[in-house]
Amino acid sequence: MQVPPTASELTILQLLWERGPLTVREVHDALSEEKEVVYTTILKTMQVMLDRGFLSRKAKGRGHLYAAAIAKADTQDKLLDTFLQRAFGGSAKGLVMRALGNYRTSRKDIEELKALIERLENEEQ
Amino acid sequence: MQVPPTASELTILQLLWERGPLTVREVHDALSEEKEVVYTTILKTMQVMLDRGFLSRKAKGRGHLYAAAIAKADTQDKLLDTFLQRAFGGSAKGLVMRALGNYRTSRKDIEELKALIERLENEEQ
DNA sequence: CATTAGCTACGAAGAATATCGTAGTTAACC
DNA sequence: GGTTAACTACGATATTCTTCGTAGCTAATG
Repeated sequence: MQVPPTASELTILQLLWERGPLTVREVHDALSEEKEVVYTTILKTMQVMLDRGFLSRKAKGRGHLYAAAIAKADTQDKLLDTFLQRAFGGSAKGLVMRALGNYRTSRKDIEELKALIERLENEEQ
Repeated sequence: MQVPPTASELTILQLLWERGPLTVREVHDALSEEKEVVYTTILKTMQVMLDRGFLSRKAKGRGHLYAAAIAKADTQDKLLDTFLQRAFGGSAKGLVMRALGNYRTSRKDIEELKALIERLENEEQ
């Protein structure tokens, strides 16, 4: 993943990470609900992604079944790193504070957060 | 800020947000320390940014003094929103957990975080 | 007052993305 | 077995961003 996936590649990856291997047709249909896209646009993008090593595929019927070939966590880490630098000048705290401040956080999520912070406090010397 | 600043525009904005109004020359010199860039590249970018409303300027000597015309917080919010959608499928919690897990967090930052979480807990009904 | 240094304006080449259209292949269907 | 439907491969256009080069103006210099 020398160069990370682009925006449109990510929308496809998100789908594959969530639903598992899919055909081009299935990806197209799913993404078309949000925004109209021509079938071959998706096809082409997925072919490029295959070439870049972001996807893998195996024959299925007349076509192929595509799967994500890069891990969600790794990809997100890489993207986060770039974004953090670009938009927050590298301040992870800045980003976290803003994210928490701007989005509704459920009680359950808050509990998880507290647990994580607890762990961080203990790890630290 | 209908369309948010691009990556290279952001490096300029970061600088202006941090150091206040600067001339093209000053921006060029500062950014050149990181990576060699031709003067007119910076100039052109800043002219485009002026046109897009990201910067303002006033005469200064023979040239101009440029200032950020969009607020840092607003810009970051907008970028965060897009990024969150794009890379984390909209899960603020996912992003926060990962950011905290991946970057060194100082004791002081942890305290601030705990305070914020405290506040969130109380606000919530 | 001619030369030079510092700026600006602006067009344009380059590179990366995104999006389509066409052509060709194969399997299913009358 | 000819026609249609579902795919793939691939070239090509469009769009954005990025980065430079050239030309022209003005003030400072010697």
